[in-house]
Amino acid sequence: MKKELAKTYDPQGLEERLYSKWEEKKYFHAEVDESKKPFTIVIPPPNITGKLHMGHALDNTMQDILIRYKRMQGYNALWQPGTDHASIATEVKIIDALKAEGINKNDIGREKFLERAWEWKKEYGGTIIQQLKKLGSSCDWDRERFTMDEGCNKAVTKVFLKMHEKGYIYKGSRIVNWCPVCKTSISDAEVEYEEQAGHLWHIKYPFIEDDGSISTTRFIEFATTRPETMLGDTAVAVNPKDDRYKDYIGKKLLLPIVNRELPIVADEYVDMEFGTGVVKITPAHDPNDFEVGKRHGLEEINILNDDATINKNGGEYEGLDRYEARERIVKKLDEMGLLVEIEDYSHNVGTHDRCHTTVEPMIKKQWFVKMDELIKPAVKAVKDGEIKLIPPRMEKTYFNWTDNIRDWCISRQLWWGHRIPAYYCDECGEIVVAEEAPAVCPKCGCTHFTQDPDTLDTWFSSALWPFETLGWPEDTKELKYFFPTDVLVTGYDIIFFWVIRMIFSSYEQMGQPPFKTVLFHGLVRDSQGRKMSKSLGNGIDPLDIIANYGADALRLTLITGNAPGNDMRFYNERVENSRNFANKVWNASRFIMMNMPEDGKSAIHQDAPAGLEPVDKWIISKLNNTIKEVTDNMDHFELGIAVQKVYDFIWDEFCDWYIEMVKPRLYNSDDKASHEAALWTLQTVLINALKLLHPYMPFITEEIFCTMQDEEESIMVSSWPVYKDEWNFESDEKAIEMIKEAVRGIRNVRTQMNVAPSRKAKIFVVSDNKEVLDVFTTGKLFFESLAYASESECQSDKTGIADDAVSVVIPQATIYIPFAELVDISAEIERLQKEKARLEGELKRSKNMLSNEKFLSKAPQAKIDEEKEKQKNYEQSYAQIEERLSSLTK
RNA sequence: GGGAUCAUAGCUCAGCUGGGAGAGCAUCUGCCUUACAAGCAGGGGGUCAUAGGUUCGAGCCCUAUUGGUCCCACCA
Repeated sequence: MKKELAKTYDPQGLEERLYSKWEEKKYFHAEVDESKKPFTIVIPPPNITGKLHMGHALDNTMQDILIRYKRMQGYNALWQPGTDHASIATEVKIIDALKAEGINKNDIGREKFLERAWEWKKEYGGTIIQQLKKLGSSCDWDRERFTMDEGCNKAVTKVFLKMHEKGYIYKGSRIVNWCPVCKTSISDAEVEYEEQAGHLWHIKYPFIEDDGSISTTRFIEFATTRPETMLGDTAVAVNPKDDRYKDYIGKKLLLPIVNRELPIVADEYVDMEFGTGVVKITPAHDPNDFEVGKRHGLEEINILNDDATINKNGGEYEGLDRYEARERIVKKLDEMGLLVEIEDYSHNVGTHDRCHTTVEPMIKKQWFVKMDELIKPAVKAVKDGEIKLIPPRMEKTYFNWTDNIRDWCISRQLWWGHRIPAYYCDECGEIVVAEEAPAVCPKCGCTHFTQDPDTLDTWFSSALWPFETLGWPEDTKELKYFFPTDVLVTGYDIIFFWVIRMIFSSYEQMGQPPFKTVLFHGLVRDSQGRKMSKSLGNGIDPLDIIANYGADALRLTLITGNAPGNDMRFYNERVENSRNFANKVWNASRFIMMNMPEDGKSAIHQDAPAGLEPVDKWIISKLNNTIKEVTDNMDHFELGIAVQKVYDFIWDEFCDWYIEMVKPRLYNSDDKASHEAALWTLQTVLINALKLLHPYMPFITEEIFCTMQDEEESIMVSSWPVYKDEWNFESDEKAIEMIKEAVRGIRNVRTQMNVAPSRKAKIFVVSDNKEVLDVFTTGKLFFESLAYASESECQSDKTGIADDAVSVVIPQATIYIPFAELVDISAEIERLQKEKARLEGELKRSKNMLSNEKFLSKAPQAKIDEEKEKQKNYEQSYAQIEERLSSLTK
């Protein structure tokens, strides 16, 4: 019994069913197999807090395309999946959940908190994985990993210990970015600068005269955007080259309110041009001032608590919020006559990228990774091309970061994450970095230790992702076989957070790159080009799109017309077009299957029948070229271009021309050889086209592939089409293109003359070239039907053709359609004259080129020949038109 | 302040190493032709931001200018 496709294309009905089948059959699973070449992609692990958004959809579609493509090419393709614990994002979620119950995280303590977090992870952490499956992602789910699973924990500890031993990880007091809401330090990369309207407060501090008295007349003036930090001022700085202040260097000022004595120091850091050329120095709350303070041995006075309220060093302001303190201090200074001016001022303020709280630079004891040495191999790898970035311009962004690298603050004052493997002796404070708490203190011999309460930056573990997921630090066969991975697919927005850190970590731990190529994509924006965001409410849920149009349509939309690294806009009209294409593929397949013999089994698996006609060879040849080009584009990661070519081939060439051309042969089974040749070609081309399309639209291609062949065997494990020399039919291609041109010309004039399709006319093809006439004779059957002809006649001259026939000129022939009463001779003349003028223009251009000696001497021969060929065609057409005109105007 | 990137049809975007400008949507005309109206056939619409330059030849390479987007740094 012949299987049939459902009458209408319904993605919901088939996608889930097929995905289950793939999973059951273990098609996604890859085992080490030395007889095959590996191809590995490691997924950018989505956060366990995540919900699938368009960015994920794009990212994972691209990876799935590459993996499916390589799998079909015979590679042992592994797409290694997993999720990220997302320390701060998850911790915030848990805190919120607790808050709803009226619980503070400190109330329940670390242990209970972590229990809650693990429960949460168990319940929701897999959500995004289920969503990725809806998209069709062919990840090896048997190998799913988590950044806080046992193996990853081991990897993290090992790396920490190793790097600590080598001196790459150190603990130090540094200025860090402090988030007063999350109450943790954050890395530089997590700080987002926002332009904010603020003020510049111009303030003056009085001099302390040599006799120790406070001057009432001599002041030094400067400006600040954060007046409250004056509580922590320990100096005022000027530029040593600044003549205005030369004599003041070394003098003393009085810090009002606090009544602290401040030295005036000279430091190159001060810009003489800005403001008054004087800067107040607050070493504990400004990174630059911190450096100045170090150079001049200034005291560092921390004035803030962890929640950004003023601490005991702030005297009467203790306990006030930073902004409230600011107001009060300004007011007080004003009362004291020390406030000179308040200027409106717009400046960049650092905020936490998670909660958008204004970060406060603070001195904290934190763990850092020393970057200067580690970064070197990572720079070299990209410079030498060992790691390729696509598009190449991303290299500039990459080097911009590596050239200005700063030490990486890796400790976070959070509970959810990898706890830092450092232990402090309760007695003497000795720090021991080890896998476990030591039994005895190496310094004082006591036995009580407390582990560092901090956890590591989320990116510390994700930096190890490409090798820890393959089993490192164990020496697994997977690691040997699948590592280094081949391609990393990710957004350019994550290059600093993740890509660079994976690269230097891999060189440090593995001595190898983590991947050979990084394929970047851009952001998916809304129809107006805005970032999709929760607060704007303009996000489009990929799951809604899948529900309405199908995952295939979503995937196609995300890839079409998108170049690497470029942002794209997403809107429903584009998805509709993708869905329409899916429908087209569906119906064309249905049509082909309707015409298949009853016994179901098709001719697909047989060799080409002997009776292939020029049309068949034409489409086979077109397919062959498409295979070649698409493969080439995919090898160069030009996914958007590749899929466009498949789309055009299927819709424009195969559906709109070939299927129409073979219909007469299908409906007539008298000529068995011809009938079978047509069927064979239809099926062969369709199957191959489906294969080319499969990486992009896995579901629909699978459904058709299996139904048509009445087989369970999946298209995803079928072989990728290859270009074959014996499928190259150049002369047939030319012949059919000529017929197409004639058909287009005929349809065109018919439309212009408003001739109804039902009105058939006889057509004469006139040419003095026998081969040309043969082409039209051979293609008679479909030519007549496509050109709405009642019959056609091929002849070498105009014998028997009415003078008032409409004519269509193609380079090697003139086609006459005698419409008798329908033809308006004057309109026909006008039409021909227009065509003549166009040809004159072309001829002129062509002649200019070919008479240009420099062109002839410098251009490649192929180009010159091509141009000569064109000129010949123009000349022929021109002559034919002239002849037509002269006979009409006679 | 440094850097990147973009400017192509009414809209959104492709255009790979330079060799006569493309798609989708929108629009206009005609078609319910037995795979598909989620369709078919045909049409209109672009001095490829501006000004120079290199070249036989520039949307593509170089320089400058204008306008937009983004990244980095952060000057108090």
